[in-house]
Amino acid sequence: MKLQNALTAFDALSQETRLQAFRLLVEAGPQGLAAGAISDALGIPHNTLSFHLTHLSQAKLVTSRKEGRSIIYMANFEQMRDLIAFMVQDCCSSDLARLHQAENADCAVVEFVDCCKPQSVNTES
Amino acid sequence: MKLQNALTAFDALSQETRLQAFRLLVEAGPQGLAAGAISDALGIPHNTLSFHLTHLSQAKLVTSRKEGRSIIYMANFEQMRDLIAFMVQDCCSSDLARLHQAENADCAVVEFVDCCKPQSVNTES
DNA sequence: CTTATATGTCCATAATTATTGACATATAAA
DNA sequence: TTTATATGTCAATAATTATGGACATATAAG
Repeated sequence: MKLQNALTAFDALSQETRLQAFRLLVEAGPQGLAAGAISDALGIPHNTLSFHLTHLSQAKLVTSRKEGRSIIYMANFEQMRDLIAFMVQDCCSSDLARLHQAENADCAVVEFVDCCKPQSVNTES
Repeated sequence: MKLQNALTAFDALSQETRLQAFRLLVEAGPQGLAAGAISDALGIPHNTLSFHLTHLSQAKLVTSRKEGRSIIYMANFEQMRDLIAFMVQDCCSSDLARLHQAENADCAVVEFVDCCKPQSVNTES
């Protein structure tokens, strides 16, 4: 993930309505939630929410599909995973966090090592 | 990490100057960087940068110490770790990502279980 | 003691982002 | 085909955030 994409993603997640909407979609899973269900749940007018969903969508954190008169939004877990990977690779010390592929190629693993000692200059092992 | 703290952290990281400053501090490690060194590196006026460093500081993503006439800023890896943990626990499907403590208590581990598409763990800047 | 350096604070302004009423479109139901 | 429902778009305004000049403070150097 490039810096600009990460900025866009952080921006999308930095607004309360958007973060709450995203969390609802995470909870809902691949099945997703209709725009109206989200605005009902959050008590946000449909047009305000539409603005925020567009924002999340442009950040590629959600996708959508049409179903009858509804538009169903779904969390995009792949983008979230890429954002986490960006944070580990570009925003963490390699002494303190590492991202690697597990032996099993279907599993990427982040390890945080000694992360609760930010002041110690030497990582003794 | 509570939702409000996560919002504050995402907000802090959603601005280009701040994200770049934070990445410089990550690179610098526990030794940190003086405010002036950061504003030189980024070509940002000292007062503008001061505003952004205060922002990062309020989000607890950086700490600072005084050294002579300089103020040295350091990345707070613990907060970054907590933010990543929040993203995994509250913004990811448990099918796709899990956070757990390793046997060694100094090591927290995130596993991304990638059922569909294996992720490439390359470093693209 | 005086001057230069490093950095922060204040404030006005610029820039960006969020909100919502009014209207548009598309689909389903009556 | 008429009406209700779900959702999006537009535009004006409100709210928030970023910028940088002017000034303040604190430390070091001469």
